[in-house]
Amino acid sequence: MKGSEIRKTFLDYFSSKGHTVAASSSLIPGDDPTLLFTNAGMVQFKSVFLGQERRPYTRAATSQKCMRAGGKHNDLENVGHTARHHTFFEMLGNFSFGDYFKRDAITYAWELLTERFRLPKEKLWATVYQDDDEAAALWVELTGIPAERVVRLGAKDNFWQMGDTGPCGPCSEIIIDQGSEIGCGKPDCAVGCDCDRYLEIWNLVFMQYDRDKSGNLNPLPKPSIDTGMGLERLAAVLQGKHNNFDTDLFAPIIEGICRFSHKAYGADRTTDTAIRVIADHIRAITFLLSEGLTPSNEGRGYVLRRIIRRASRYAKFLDIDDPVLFKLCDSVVAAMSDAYPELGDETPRVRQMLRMEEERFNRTLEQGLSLLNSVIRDVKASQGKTVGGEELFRLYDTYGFPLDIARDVAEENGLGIDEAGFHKEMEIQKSKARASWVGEEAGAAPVYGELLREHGKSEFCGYDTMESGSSVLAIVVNGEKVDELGAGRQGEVLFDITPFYAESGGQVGDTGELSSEGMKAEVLDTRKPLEGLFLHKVKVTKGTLKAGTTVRCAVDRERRLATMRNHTSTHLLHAALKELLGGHVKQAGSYVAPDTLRFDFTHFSALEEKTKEALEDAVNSSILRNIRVETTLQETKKAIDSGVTALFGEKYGDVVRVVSIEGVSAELCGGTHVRATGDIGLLKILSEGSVASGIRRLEAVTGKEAVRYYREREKELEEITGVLKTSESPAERVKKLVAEMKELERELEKFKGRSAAESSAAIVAAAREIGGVKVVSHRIDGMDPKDLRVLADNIRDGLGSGILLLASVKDGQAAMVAMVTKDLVKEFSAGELLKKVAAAAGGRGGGKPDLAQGGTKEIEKLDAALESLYEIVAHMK
RNA sequence: GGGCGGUUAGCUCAGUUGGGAGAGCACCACGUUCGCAACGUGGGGGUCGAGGGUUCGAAUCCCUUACCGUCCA
Repeated sequence: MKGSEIRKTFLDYFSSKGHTVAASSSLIPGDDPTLLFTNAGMVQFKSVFLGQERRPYTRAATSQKCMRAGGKHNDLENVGHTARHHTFFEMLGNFSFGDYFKRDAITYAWELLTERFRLPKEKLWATVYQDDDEAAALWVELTGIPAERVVRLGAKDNFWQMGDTGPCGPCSEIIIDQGSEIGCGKPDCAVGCDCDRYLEIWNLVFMQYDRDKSGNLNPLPKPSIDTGMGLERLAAVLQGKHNNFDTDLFAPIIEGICRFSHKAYGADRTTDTAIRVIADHIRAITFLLSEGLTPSNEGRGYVLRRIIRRASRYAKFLDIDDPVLFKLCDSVVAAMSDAYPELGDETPRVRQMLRMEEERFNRTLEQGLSLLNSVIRDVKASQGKTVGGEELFRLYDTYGFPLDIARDVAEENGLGIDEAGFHKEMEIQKSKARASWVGEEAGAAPVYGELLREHGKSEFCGYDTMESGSSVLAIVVNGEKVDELGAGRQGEVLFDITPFYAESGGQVGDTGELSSEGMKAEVLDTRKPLEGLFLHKVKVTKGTLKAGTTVRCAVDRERRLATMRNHTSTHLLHAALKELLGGHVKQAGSYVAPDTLRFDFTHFSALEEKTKEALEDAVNSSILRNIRVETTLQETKKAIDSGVTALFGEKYGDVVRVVSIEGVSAELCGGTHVRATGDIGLLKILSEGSVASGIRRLEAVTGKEAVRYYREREKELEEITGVLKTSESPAERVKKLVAEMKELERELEKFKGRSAAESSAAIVAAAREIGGVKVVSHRIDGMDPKDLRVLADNIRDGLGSGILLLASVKDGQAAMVAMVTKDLVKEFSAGELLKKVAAAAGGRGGGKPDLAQGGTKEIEKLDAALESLYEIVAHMK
């Protein structure tokens, strides 16, 4: 059975059992910063299990894209070397949200495996949690499986939990015995052994408890089911393969790799490993890039970068030195775009980004290679036999040069490497990073959860009004609830209803004022530490703010209106960018404040000047048309199906707010907007630049800020015109002035040279002869150090052979230059002479034997110091 | 979040106890040539990432900061 048929059979089966087939969610869980990537089918249902979110169905089935690389489940290093590990894989799962439980879960799983997939019953085993008598009995009762093939295992294998607290429960795995010829062959090999003989194919989680802070297990009112079965693994079993990479899911990809590398799969163990690594990684890379992730040096982007570099490294092992991965991603798209149509749309961008990253890596390698070669030269020069661990680690740490390549290069030069030393350095670095991480989680977070449970979500009335009368539900200071807040003090305030917009979607939080009889307070910022929990950072200026009282809330109107102009403008910009640059443009972040707006988007290259102008024109023409901005509430699925712009990785509830500008833009957005585009007035783009590779940032101003910007520029121009006293264009005038200045500078240099030559003659003539050496010490004021040097050059040439010292007072400070002609540098050092003279003048100086510079601030001592040179030279003679 | 490395001419980079801002390529002019390449001579081009400090003097040392690279989390 082909992989695509397995996927379809699974989903069709559960659909026939009343399950809603949900689409795979993004690999990038946008709302969960604790999770690097979606690593299981239940991730998109997490908040449903926790009871925070409702869905219109109680049973669901998915084929979910998953990543396991980085974070807790890090299989990266194993991939390619084993038959089962993947970075990217697909997880088939069925879910019950308080609907059916153990009985149906077991029945479905058994029926699907044995009747649809026709796995031999006699080879199937089941494991249950050691205390789960219920499940053990159900297996025997429902499937007829002999009791001795139901194995009880401990918490490590068969008890599942999401975190230290929260929903959890026992789980049960279905295992297939692949026969004694597969696996470790040890006499004690049994279910639970790590080898491949007893292969786990499906894990059923029975979510039935809620673990509280003290570790007690409290029964959930509505127990749920969460199951997961790896598609690649099941395909291997059903296709009679003992390695996931030998299934039809990977065949076209491996074929592509063989074509580019001119290597045959199955011919050699080491090249096979390389081929599998690339096959696995290119799937992960293609999916991650297509979801809008860009390689970077931290977080998720860093994991992506490492996967790309690892794949690139293995491609080089197959003797492919030029970028090749970007070509291979086509085979992934061809193999997978039926199940994941979004892949096809993104192909051009994916190819381009991947190619850029491969080229970047090649540059890194070149740089590292030249450094390594110089290290190897040193080692050889000192008769060493190995490249030191510290050096290797520096190469790896600072320049990203992989250890295995360093090893190869060292071996080519007949040297070994100190791998233990390398790992020791690595451990030092790791413990340092961990040490600095401690103390991060010590926030005041618990109180927020408590407030939300106690008071529920705040009502936001700020879409329609900027004022309200609200009850003060709670006041928090430093993570503790307090009853009141006196004048001069700051705290966070929770209301039942609020007109203040809390920072979200890039739009900054509102500020404003609170007032009641005898009390006034400033609202400094508004934020939402948890969804629905609006907290107002306030400073009481008069009287006392008390919990339980009613206050009048007033948003700073001007500030909010300016923010609204900017927010609506980002939508116009987004739409115009898509129109002008193409569909690959995706929002990658935004910042909407009253005075400015920033909009980040995915694009490969800088915008041309004329593109920026076209962009401004497009937005401003939408503004001139004064189109109504309408907000409606729609069902999420309907809205997205109708083509409304949604952001990658964002998770939306069932009902979403759609902000539409007729004929221009429609976006999911929770922000506040102007009533019609004409309210914006004017938009001016201030700058465009790069934020990260593949991401560009636009900064712009609107409304009054835009007017202010133009006015300032105008004033500046007027000022320039005034200073230039010209009626012609200031730019032309300035060009002329600059040209004239250059000419004058040139003439001045010439003149200085000539006058230096003239005055040098007089100074040369004043040279005294001391012991057969011509010595000159002279003061000539008003020259800067550079001119002094030119003069000294002249005098030196005039002397032919001798010692000279010049000093010049300018701006209350004396500069000195000493020179000794080449024929005398063995006897006299300009540096030494100048040090003595400068010291005599209360200053300092130094330099080379033939040239030295110095100075002093004590001008009154200068003449005597200059005179002392003759004595110093006489003394040395 | 924590390290380490980098930022100097349009490009690639050198710059050694702090003491003349440089090379190669590219560009312009002239020469050589039937012409081109090559070559020769001359020339233009620099806020040494930014800000502060130390110093008679900072590309160079110290602090802050921005950006790029890289590793760890």
